[in-house]
Amino acid sequence: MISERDRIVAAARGMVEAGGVDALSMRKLAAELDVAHTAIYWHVGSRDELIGAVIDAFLADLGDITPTGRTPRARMESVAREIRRQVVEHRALVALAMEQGRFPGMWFPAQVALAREVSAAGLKGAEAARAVTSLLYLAGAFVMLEAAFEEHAHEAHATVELWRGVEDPRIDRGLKTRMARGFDAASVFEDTLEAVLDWIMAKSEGD
Amino acid sequence: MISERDRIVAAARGMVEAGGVDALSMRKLAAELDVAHTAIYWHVGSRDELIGAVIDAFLADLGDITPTGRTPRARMESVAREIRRQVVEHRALVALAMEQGRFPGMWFPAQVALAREVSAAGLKGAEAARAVTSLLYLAGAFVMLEAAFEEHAHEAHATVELWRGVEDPRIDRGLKTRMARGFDAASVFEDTLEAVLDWIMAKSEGD
DNA sequence: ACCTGAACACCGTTCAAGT
DNA sequence: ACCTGAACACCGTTCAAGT
Repeated sequence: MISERDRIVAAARGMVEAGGVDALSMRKLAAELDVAHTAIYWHVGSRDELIGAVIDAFLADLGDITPTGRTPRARMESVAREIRRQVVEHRALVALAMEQGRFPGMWFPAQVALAREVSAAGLKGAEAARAVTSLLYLAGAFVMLEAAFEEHAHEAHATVELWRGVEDPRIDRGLKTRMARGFDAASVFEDTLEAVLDWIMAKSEGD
Repeated sequence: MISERDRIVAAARGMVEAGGVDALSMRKLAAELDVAHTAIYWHVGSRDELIGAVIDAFLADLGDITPTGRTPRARMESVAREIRRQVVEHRALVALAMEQGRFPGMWFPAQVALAREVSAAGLKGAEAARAVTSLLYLAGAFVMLEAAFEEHAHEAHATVELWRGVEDPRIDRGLKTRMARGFDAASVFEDTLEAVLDWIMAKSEGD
């Protein structure tokens, strides 16, 4: 049975997904649901509570992370990619959850999934914990940065423009022309992920 | 000569630094400056324009990045650390600049500084560009994630709580107890930075 | 139990009127 | 050239009054 509260939360979530939290107005929400704007308060208490409920619904929907691949390295990689994929798909909601400090619900399942694969790779104790947190931060952090980039893709070309004007003998010319061509976030993620996985595997072999 | 406009921008910047953009209200700002709230519009046009001016002032204040250390690796490391330091010191303003898509002003000087050191390390062309962007993303992304964490430090303990309840034979026990103790962002940054630098140096030696 | 309408305290912005 | 005050269209929230 879907309650009126559920309908309100679903509509609010739609507004957040479409335009970020700032687009969530109690009055517009009420208009969309064809009720007086004050009616909403009977169901959700306040705008902050409503935002909390939207995040709850989102976190509940977040699927489990199931690693794929045969080697521990491939499986760690798949978990990191899966985290990234989930987060990319729900940028607005993830940004909101982060803003609101909802880290446990957001990241704990991913942490556990990573912990299993890192254990399988043979890492233990503090070293294993550092591997887990590095991978977690990597996936989470890159996505937040990317979200900011994508929302302002039109301004990326300004950086490219600036690079065109650089004349510095200490900078490799090939590097300069590359920077002046721009780059895509996904491949930067892949590179950094490879680097961190190399580092982790080196540790696991060192034991 | 400091104009009335400068005074307004400075006061607005103070409000943003203290409480984020949401804390910047034209009416409160006017009250602080002891003028009618409508007077501000003569000098800055609109709230959005004012926010733009606040970011401009911040970016102009951002110091140059001067690498330290003798080996290329140490110098790249120092640049990454310096980016992080600058950003950590001005979390609210950096977050605002990112939100507004002001990437060029925010990151271009850092990119150039990194490009010099990566060139000095012997990397060239596309490979060098990937090294620069990895380091840049790393510093920028981690800081944004950290900013979110720090603002909600009280809730970090909830994750720690969750770890305590985990009973999974596939997860190393030492890893589990480590995760249940929490971790600090700075050392995660250091770890990941080492990993990326290892990866870069391996490439530079491969040539 | 659920909804409405009036009311209050906030916003950003415009504009005629003052000096 | 610079400031004020009234006015408008938006907010979130409370609460008495209705069914």
